[in-house]
Amino acid sequence: MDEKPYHHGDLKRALVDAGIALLEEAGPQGLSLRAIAARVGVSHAAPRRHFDGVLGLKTAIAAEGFRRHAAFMRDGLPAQTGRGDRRFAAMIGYVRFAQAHPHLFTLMFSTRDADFADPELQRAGAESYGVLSDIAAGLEPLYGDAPDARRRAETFLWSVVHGYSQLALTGLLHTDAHGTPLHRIEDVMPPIGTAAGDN
Amino acid sequence: MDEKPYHHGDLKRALVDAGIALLEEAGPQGLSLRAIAARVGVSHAAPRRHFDGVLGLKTAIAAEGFRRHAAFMRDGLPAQTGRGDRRFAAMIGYVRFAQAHPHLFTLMFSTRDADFADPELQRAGAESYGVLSDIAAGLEPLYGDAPDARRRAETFLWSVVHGYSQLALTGLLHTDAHGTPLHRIEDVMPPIGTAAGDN
DNA sequence: GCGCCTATGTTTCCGGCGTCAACTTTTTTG
DNA sequence: CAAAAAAGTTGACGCCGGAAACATAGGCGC
Repeated sequence: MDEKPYHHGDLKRALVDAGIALLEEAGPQGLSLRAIAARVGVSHAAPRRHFDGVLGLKTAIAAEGFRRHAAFMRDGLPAQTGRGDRRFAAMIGYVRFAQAHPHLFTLMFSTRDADFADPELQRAGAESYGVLSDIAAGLEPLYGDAPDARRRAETFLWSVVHGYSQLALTGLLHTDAHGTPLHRIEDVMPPIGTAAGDN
Repeated sequence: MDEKPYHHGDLKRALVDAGIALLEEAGPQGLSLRAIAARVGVSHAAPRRHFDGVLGLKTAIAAEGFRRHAAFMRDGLPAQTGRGDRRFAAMIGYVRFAQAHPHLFTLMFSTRDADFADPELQRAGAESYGVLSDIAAGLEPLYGDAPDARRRAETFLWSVVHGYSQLALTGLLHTDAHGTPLHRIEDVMPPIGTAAGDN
């Protein structure tokens, strides 16, 4: 009992969890405030005591998504050794999360569903960004003496991996008969940073 | 009068145009079937004669978006000369379009709003993809003798430019006080394909 | 030029949605 | 143990997308 709500026990967390479950089952169309409340067994007006409208609830869902996203990438890392390997591992983790939880991933980056000014969401997002930032360090030399080389490397890496993920989710990449992209992210990354002596 | 509908004149096109205008004015939340119909001065049930529900109408809007997107990139091209220059010009065009029409751009890649199985949308999307494909040709040698080198280059380039655009729109990149990204797309692209003898 | 036919648009109704105000129940607190 | 505050319920509102029934207006056969 971290927090101690009076009636339900922990309605706030229950609503977020139910929201994520409902999102994966029914997709974004099925994710209504009323449906989430019903799944928890509570009236449709109850969430208002804990969240600022449906936007607040979805924002909390997005934040939880970023936490899981960061954990997902981190868990895929340690088995790998070389620096280039680590980089690929985290990138692959980013893409895999998107493919495993397409609706959640989409929600996490939707300004329509989430309020990116929310402090909790920003904290969770930063947690996720931190993992990418770490592995972007190896790309820094690519930018030579340019100012903000590290940040440029981060932005580049994030752009590739995020763009690939979204295009894959939308089904816009070349795919096989099952809808699986023909080329994985590691097949598509040109040999940079890894070619000229990396690890 | 290309087509000659009976009452309105060309309700189909009028609805799409009104939808885009409304989208830019009121954002995705304001883009309802009823609001679009009202703007054209028609009842909310009229669009159903021309589109398969609100999804069909939004799909048509997305298709028109892709056509404008392709034209936007093409128009930015001819002034440039070198091959690396051409590449940057198209990439910058991609990003600029997203920044100039954020809601339309978002809609164009939203599986929630658009039906990507729609033939018209696929045709329009292919038009847009063609521009990127052209300029990706220069990156092909990066992939050596790998199979599908051309497609890998296309996927890579599209991923970067699309990821950057979306992250910029969402406001997740490092920005100045006005919300403008600190690093432009051409600042974050690492020196590949252009460094070792390009044009 | 008249009568049908079909394309186009309207009206009306339905259920679901998010929000709000008023009310009830439960827990805390002094 | 009583007052207050927190948590949840009920019922209403307006907007939404969809469907069915109806109205209108051009096209076409004759």
